[in-house]
Amino acid sequence: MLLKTNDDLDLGKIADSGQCFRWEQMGPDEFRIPYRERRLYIKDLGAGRFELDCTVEQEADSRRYFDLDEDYRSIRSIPDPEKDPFLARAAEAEKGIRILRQDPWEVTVSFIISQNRSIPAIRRSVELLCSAAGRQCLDDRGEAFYAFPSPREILRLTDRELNECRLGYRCRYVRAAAEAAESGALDLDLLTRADCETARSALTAICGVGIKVASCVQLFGLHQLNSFPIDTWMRRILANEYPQGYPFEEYTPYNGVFQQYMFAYYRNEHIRGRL
DNA sequence: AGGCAGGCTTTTA
DNA sequence: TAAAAGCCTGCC
Repeated sequence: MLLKTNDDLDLGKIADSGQCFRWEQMGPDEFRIPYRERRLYIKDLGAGRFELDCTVEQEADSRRYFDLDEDYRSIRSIPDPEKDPFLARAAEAEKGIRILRQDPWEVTVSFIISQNRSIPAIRRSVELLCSAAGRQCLDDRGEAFYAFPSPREILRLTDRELNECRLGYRCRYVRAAAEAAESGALDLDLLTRADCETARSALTAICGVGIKVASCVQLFGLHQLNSFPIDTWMRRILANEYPQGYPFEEYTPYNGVFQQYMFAYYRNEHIRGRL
């Protein structure tokens, strides 16, 4: 099955963007991506053509997952290089990043786990959690993998088993989120249709979810493209590049997309600078 | 009320 | 030893 698009889509950049933690790189331009009970193999053939390992009905799901109905090329052309050279530069350098439409529950737990940790450590914990509690599935190539566990599946783990996922003090946060989701106190399906204040207050009501994690869940899990997570990196960026203040109003309703460009750009500059 | 210090698990550099 | 896509509690 061939997936075509004229819009920005760079698998490598998305894999490095820090919004997803279970993508695996299989080759120079090929990734495999677990999504609920399935696993997608996708290869960049160049010229906006991507080879997908899936059936016709799964293609529609894939287009949705990669958010192909949104025009990122238009979004990234919004910053004026004269008025906001830093953002224009970041958007140009990091074009190809998109905001995926991932499973909101997986995003919620993943970002609770992410606090105060490096990306490799996050990936490790998420994978341990999946293998401890998730259902074992077979992909279309007959290879086994673990689906991301449901709230109920996480609650079946003992404290000891959850601890073995290397979650540290976040263990009780993950359990609190699973309890909230299982009891109905946290209804992520409902939140996908909620406004940002409603979503924020529902998410931060969970023990272990502060403003930063809630913002990430809103952006990456609820697809609220205006959500703007501020972490230690973004704090530095805003202080260094926008000492007079950042013009959020200018970029509504796409502040989250630009946050991603800036975050990736700054982090890459930082990494390059240390080589 | 809202800001701040200190603690928290584990991994990585 | 410090920092890592932070958050909670307690104190003021």
